[in-house]
Amino acid sequence: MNEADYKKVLTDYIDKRLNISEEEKEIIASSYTLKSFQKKEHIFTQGKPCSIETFVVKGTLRLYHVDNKGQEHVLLFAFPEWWVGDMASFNTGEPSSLNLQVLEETIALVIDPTEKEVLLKKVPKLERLFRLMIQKNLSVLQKRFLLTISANASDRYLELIERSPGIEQLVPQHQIASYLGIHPESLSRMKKQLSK
Amino acid sequence: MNEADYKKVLTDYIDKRLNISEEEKEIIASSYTLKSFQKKEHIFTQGKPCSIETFVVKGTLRLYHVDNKGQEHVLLFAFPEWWVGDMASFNTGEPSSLNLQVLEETIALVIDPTEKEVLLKKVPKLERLFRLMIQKNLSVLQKRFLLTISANASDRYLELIERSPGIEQLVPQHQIASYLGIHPESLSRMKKQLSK
DNA sequence: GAAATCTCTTAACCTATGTCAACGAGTTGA
DNA sequence: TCAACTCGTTGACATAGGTTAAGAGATTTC
Repeated sequence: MNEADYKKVLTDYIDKRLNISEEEKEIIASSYTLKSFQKKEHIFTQGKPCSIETFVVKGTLRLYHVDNKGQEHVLLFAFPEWWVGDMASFNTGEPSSLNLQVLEETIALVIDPTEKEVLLKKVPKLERLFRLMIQKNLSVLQKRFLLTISANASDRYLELIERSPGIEQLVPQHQIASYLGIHPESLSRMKKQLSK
Repeated sequence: MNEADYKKVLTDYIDKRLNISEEEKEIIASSYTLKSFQKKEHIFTQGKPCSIETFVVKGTLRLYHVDNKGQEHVLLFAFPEWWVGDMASFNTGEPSSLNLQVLEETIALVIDPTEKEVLLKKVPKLERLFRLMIQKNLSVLQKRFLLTISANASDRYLELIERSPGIEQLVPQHQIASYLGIHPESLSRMKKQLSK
């Protein structure tokens, strides 16, 4: 696949949701920059403003936070056709509290706040797409939050593998533990219990 | 205070953020309906679509979820000048997973999805206000989520009373426990520990 | 103003998960 | 190819918070 092919993934994705003209597709394609990232690489890190919004074309990423005890907490794993970033930081310029790291070699289309503003002026109907995207993010996070406070770790684990079958092949187990909010030893013990 | 006074609270709120004309103020004021709600009353409940978006003028509310074990979890307390609703349900019509209940007699301005669409057509610059509102909600929830999974109950309690001093006078303690994600007995015990 | 309900506290005991330490099987890198 | 990591597992013990039960003030309701 070449650059045009990768950008077509994005324009197809948008076309499916908004119905855009060929001309708009070209504007969109030229507004995003194609980047590839190596395993373990950080695309942005906490403490600095996040000036990148990412559309994943290929690969696996994790978005995580390091708390003041040094403990990591995975907020989400990202796969192809996902948008990832730190919206708060991207929009306000304030320091991010998140890190975006590559788990499997990744190809993504990225944009910075200035370019995005220009793009939105040129193709205003994208406003709607991004509004829906934020809304989706909010309702996913809300569901996740409610599940986290109302279910125990093994129910959360079962929910995860039901919702994302195959995740255990894509992501190491200690990252899954971190996503669930427990320690690797606890997940290991829990799986042993469940297998009985 | 009469109806016009209450609506002025809303138009002043918006004017502070967007700079709107007198004419726009009138359109906004006439798009919202003034309602008053009694203590304990539910403004919307889970299981049914939430067709109300609320701007609180006076009073205190709690937004909560009941999980499948029957346990209640407070998502937030709302005070004057807050927007409350279930955005996902309001926008898609799908059943809400939240309940909005009055803790102290409340006066609020409400709007339904159809009226809101009309309002946004008439005053498109409100799009931006609502976008910012969602973004704010998302980043608040993200912060809350990260705190919930990285800090223990007493740190979360201390964070809450620092962020919302006086909340203990406005909201009964068992509701605060529910907000913190623990049981009332645990909060009681914890406060005893802290006071040493 | 008596009864019913709500709110908070305390205590004893229970359980899920954290913490620490050790081990073996891969995997990676020089 | 050897050394160094990384990853998952196990076991012993620690602890935060859940559970249950009881009681004492407040507050609401009739």
